[in-house]
Amino acid sequence: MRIVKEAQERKNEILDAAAELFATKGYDGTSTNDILEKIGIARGTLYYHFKSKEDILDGMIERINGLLAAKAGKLAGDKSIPVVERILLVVKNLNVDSGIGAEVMKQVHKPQNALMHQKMQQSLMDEIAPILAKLVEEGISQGIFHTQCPLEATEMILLYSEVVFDDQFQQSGEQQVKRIRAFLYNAEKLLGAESGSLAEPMMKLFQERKQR
Amino acid sequence: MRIVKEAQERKNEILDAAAELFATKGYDGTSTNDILEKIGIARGTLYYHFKSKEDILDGMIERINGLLAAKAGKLAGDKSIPVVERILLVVKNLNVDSGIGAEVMKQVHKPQNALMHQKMQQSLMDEIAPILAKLVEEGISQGIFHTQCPLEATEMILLYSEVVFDDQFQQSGEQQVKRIRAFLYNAEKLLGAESGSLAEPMMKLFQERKQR
DNA sequence: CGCAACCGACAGGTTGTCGGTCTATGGTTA
DNA sequence: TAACCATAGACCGACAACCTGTCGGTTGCG
Repeated sequence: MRIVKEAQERKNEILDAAAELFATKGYDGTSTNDILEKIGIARGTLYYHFKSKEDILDGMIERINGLLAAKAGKLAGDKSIPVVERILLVVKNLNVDSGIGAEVMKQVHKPQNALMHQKMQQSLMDEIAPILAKLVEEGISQGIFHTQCPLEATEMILLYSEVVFDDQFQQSGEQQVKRIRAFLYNAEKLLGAESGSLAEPMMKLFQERKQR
Repeated sequence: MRIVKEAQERKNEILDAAAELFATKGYDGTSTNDILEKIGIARGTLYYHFKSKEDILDGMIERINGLLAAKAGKLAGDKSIPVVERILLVVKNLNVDSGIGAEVMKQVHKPQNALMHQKMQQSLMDEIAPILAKLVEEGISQGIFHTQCPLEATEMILLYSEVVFDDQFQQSGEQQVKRIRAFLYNAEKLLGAESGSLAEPMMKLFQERKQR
C-alpha cells in the first residue's frame, strides 16, 4: 500500500526529518538512508524530490533562514521600541530560536558539520546582516552610532560573534567573560557607539543565556 | 620490487601528493585512492602512516601553517622595519605564499572544501593572529594604534578579510573596491589608527595583487 | 632474525540512477 | 449519474559505482 502525497508536503516531511537528524548526528554523520528510513519512504522517492544530499541541506537551511529572517524583519520594523533594544531582540532571536532550528544551530559548529556551518554563515551574511545594518543606520540618524560603513561593520560583528562564540572554542568561564568584554568593546568602536551603551544591555543578555 | 622508505620521508611524500590533489580537486573531491595511486603505494601503506583521510588533511594544514607562522614570525621580529610596513609584509606573505601552499590557498574557499576552510581558519586564528597582535601592541606603544583589545581586534580583522575576500563572494570590481575601502575604514577604527594610516599603504597592496 | 614498512583483498557503508509500478484525477462515454 | 479509461505525477527498490578503513600476511633492512 503505497502512500502518495503532494510534492510540497513530502518535501517538507523530508526536510523535517533531515533537520532533526542533522541536528543530532550532524550532516556528515547522517546518511540518506537514515533520512528515508525515518519517514518510511524509498530511496527513489528521496531523489525524486531532491537531487542530492547537499540539495536537502540547502533546502533545510533556506527554510530555517527564511523563518529567521522573517522574524528578524518583523522585530526590526517595530519602531515603537528603541533602536538598541530592537537590536538586542533580533540578536536574541537568532540564537534562542524556537523549533527545530534551535537544535540545528547548536550542532552547526561541530567540526564535522563544516559545510552546514559555512552555508549558515553565508546565509547570515546575506540575509540577517542587512536587517541589522538597517537598524544601525536608524541609530546613526538618531546620533547613537557613528560610522560610514554600517553594513560592513555589522558584518564584522556578526561574523566574529558567530565564529568566536562557537562551542568548539571551549574556554574557561573567565576567558569567556574576557572575550565577551573585548567583543563588546570592539563592537562599540566599530559602530562608533558610546562606551558602555551596547556593552551594558548586552552583558545582561549573555548572562541570561549562560544560566540555561 | 617493493620500495621501502623512512617513515618521515613517506609521510612527506603523501602530504605532498595530498596537497596537490586537494588544491586541484578539493578535499571532498579527492579520494584516498587518488592519493595512493599518485605516488604508487598500496592502501595499507597510506593507512600505516595516517590513521584517516582527515588525519592527512590535518597534517597538511599543520605543515603549511607551520611554514607560514615561521615566516610571519621572522618578518614580525625584524625591528628595523617600521611597524605598519611589517604588518603589511606579514599579510602579504599570508596570501602570496610560495610553493604548494599557494595553490591550496586558492582552492580553500570553494564550497566543497568547507572542512579544509574551517581548519585553515582555526589555524589562522590560533597561530597568525597572535603574531599580528604583537605587532599591533608594538604600534600601541609607539602611539600609532589605540585599543584595549589588540588580539581580539586583530582576530576580527583577519577573520573578516578571510571570509569576505573569498572568491566565492564574486562581485564586480566596483563593489570590490568599495568593500576594501569599508574594510580598511573599519580596521582603522578597530585599531584606533589615524584615518588613512593603514588604508593608504594597504590600497597599494590590493592593487598590486589585482594585476596578477 | 626481528621489526618497521609495505601490500592488496575485503567488508561494510555511501550516494545517486533507472526502469518499472502504482494511484489519484479528470475527461469520456453510455 | 455511473462506469470506464488515460495519463502524469509520485513512488519504489535493485543496482552500479564508489569510498574509507581494516587486517593478516609479506618483504627488505639493519
